Amino acid sequence: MVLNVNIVNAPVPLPIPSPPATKSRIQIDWDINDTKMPTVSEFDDFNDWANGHCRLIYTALNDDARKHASGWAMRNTNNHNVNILKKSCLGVLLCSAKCKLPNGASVHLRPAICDKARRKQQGKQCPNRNCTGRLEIQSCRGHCGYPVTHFWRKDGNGIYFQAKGTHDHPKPEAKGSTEARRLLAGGRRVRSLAVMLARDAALSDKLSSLKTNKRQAKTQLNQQETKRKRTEVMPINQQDLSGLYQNNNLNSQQSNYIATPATANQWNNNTETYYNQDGFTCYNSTNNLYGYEMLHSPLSSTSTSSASYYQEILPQSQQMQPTQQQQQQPTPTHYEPMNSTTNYQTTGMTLYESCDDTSSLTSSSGYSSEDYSYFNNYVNSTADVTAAGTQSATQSGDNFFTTSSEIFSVFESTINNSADAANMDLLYSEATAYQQPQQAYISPSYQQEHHQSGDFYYSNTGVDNVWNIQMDSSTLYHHQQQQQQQHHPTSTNVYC
DNA sequence: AGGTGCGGGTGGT
DNA sequence: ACCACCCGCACCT
Repeated sequence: MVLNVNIVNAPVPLPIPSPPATKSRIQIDWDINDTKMPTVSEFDDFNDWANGHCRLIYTALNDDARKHASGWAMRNTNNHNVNILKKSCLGVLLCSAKCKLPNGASVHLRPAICDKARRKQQGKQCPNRNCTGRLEIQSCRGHCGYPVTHFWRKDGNGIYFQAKGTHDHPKPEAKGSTEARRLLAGGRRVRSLAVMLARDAALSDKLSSLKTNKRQAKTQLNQQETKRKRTEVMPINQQDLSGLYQNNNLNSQQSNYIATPATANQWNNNTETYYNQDGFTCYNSTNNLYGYEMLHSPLSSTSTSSASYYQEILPQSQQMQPTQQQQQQPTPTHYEPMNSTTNYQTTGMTLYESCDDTSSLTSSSGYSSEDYSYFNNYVNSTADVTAAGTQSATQSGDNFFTTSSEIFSVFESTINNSADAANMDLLYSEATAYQQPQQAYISPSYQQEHHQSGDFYYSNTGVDNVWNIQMDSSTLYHHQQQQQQQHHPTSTNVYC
């Protein structure tokens, strides 16, 4: 499918950001490497699926934050800095045959963090019983060709989280799912992957839900406590609550800072910052517009935070397209290491990624061998930078867009009861959530319009900000282009 | 068995 | 100097 939509005069309403899952986080200009970390009076809710350049500040009482948890498969990376824990993304395990279910859903397993275990994963037969493919890793190259990195830093009562890069691959399955399957099935190829994964996903979802409820309760308590103590918050108590970090003296003097829209800044001083009605700050600039918008996974019960994400908009020429990649993409036999200058041209990297810290991107030292060897289906050294070439190499379209409306039909042959069917929904709606990055910015009128046309369903239950979405992927693309073009019809810059 | 964090080390820029 | 990455180790679940 080639998109060639005339969007100049398209009567598309201005995208209106959907309300954040929680009330807007304060926007503070800080960096993980700052000498002084800002002191805040409120903390972010934990976000398992932080994506895009973002910074979050968690309370040191948050267990997930203390564990440096993430939905993404993040491995520890030695940055020789005992104060800052750095992790890099391992990507996702996909089927080499790209076995697709009728609804377009794909296998998206979680890479093992342990190198040895990950090597064992690769090359294994696809767990889909009807598929002869092999599992292979799609490396994360969401940070200008390098894996997305997460940084964690404990300071005072806060745990500071900063992410760099936007994942260019589907979400792996939830961590709990992998663990549950390992325990239940011993990693063997189960007779019914569908039911197995679904049950795991259901278990994970249940755990996640419970965890979320616990978090919410904690958050409410914390917020109540915060409100009560608001006048006495600064300076914060600097006792080390967790002892996670060996050295807390680096920032022995924290800056007292309560951010308000009047005082908040974005990282890039050359950009414009706007606040919507909810105080949700989005990155928006007339000069730096590349990237897709940060996704709040509407169907993920754990994606509730809404802090300081950039809103980065794809120009028309860099739209991803949903269907043609698999059919057209050759299978290169090698992977060519790239540098920061040529990477997006030669490999179709995430063109729209904002790499503000280019100094971190200069390394050309090798990936692990497995990363190379299992990346070949997604790298084409001759890929052009046309819309088709871009999407094919960067977003692996079929992995990014599935049609959730067909979820129940996917495993009909293996679904024996309604509970399994519901579990299917849990599993694949999770993947679909990531794969539809624009949905949070579809205006109400737009929703209504396409609801009537029968190809788009979008609703918010109003309870815990749970979004229910079903849509036709072609429609999604069409409107992504319209919206983005309306926002920035002449944008051509790439900063990476 | 695998996840996690630490830290020495290597090679590239 | 900084970065990405490899590897081994210890500890934990």
